[in-house]
Amino acid sequence: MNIPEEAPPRRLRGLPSRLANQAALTANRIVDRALAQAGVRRYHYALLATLEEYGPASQAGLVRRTGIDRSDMVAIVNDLAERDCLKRAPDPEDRRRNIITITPAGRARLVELDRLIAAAQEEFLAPLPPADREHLIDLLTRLVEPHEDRRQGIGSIR
Amino acid sequence: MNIPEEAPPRRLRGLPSRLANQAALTANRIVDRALAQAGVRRYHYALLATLEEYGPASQAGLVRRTGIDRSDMVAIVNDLAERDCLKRAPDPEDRRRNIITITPAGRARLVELDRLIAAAQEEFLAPLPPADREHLIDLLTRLVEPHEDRRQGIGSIR
DNA sequence: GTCCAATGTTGGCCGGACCAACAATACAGA
DNA sequence: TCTGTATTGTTGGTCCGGCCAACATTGGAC
Repeated sequence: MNIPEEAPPRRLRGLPSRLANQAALTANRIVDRALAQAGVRRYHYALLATLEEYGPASQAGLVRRTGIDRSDMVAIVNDLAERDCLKRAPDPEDRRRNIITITPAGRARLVELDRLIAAAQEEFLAPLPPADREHLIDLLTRLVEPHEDRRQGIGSIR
Repeated sequence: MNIPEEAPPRRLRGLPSRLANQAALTANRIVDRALAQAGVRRYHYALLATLEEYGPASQAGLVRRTGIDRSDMVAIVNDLAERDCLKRAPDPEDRRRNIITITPAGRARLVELDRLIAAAQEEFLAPLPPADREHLIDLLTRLVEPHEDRRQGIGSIR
C-alpha cells in the first residue's frame, strides 16, 4: 500500500496498523534516500553502528544485536568488507567464529551516515512540534517493546 | 531488521524511523496472520473494503483510492475474481475501462475480514491503555498526512 | 567418543513497492 | 478531420527486507 491520490475508505483510514505502515513507509523512503547519498542501505548503517558501539563481535553476535537474519548478515559483511569498512578475521579461540572489527574507514563512514540519518529523522518528524515528537517516540517505544519481549520470552525460562 | 535478542545499539534504539518500522513490522505480522486465516492478504482486504465503501469503480479509480500500483492491481483483481468476490466488466461508456463490482460473496467475505482485522488491531494495540491508543492514532495521523500531501501537491498546481 | 549446539554459508521463497513499455481507446486542439 | 497527448489495463520485470532449510565445520557436554 502506497500513497493514495484520493480518499481511501474509512475502514482503512484510521486503522492503527495502516497508520504504522504509512509512517514506516514514509520514514523508509526518507532514510533510504538519505543513505543512498553515501551509497549504502539501512542494513549497512545498522551493522556499522552496532560494531562501533559494542566493539568487535562474531557474526552470530551481530545477528543477535541487530535482528538481521544470519543469511543476510553474510552478504552485508561481504559488502562492507569490500569497502574496507570492516575486517573479517577467524577467531583463534573458536574456529567456527569470524570476528568482525570496524576499521578506521568504517568509523569515518559511520560519522557521515550519522549525519545523514539525523537529517532524515528531522525530515520525518517535521510535521510534529517537538513536544509531540517526544510523545510519539514514547508511545511507540511502549507499544513495540512488549511485542518484542513476548517473542522468545525475555525473562521467562528460555 | 527484525527482532533482536540482545540490546541493539543506542544509536538505533530510539530512532523514530526504526520505531515506526518495528511497529509496522509487528502490526503486519499480526494482521497477516489474521488474514491468513481467511486465505487472503492485506491487498485483498484493502480492495474489497474500497469497493464496498465507494461502489463499483474502474481499476484506475481503485488505484487512486488505495495507492496500490496499477500492475499489482491487475493481479489482485484477478485473484478476487477467481474467488467470485468481485466482477470485472467492460465499461460501455469508455472501452478502455474495466468496471469492478463487488459480489455478494465478496461482501460476505468482507464481513469476515472486518472481524479478523478488528481483532488484529486489538492485539496490536494491547500494550497501550485506551487513552494512549487514541493519542497514538492522533499523532500518527498528524505525522503521516502532511507527508502524503507533499507528494504530488494536493492543493498545489500539479 | 558420541551427540547435540552453535556458526557461517549457500540458495532459495515470498510479499510489498516500485518502474518501463505497450496496445487500445479517448479526447482536445489545430 | 486529423494529429498528438492522456488514460487505461496489462505484461514483465527490479529491488529490498524478512524469512526458512540445509549443510559442513567446530565446540562442548555427557
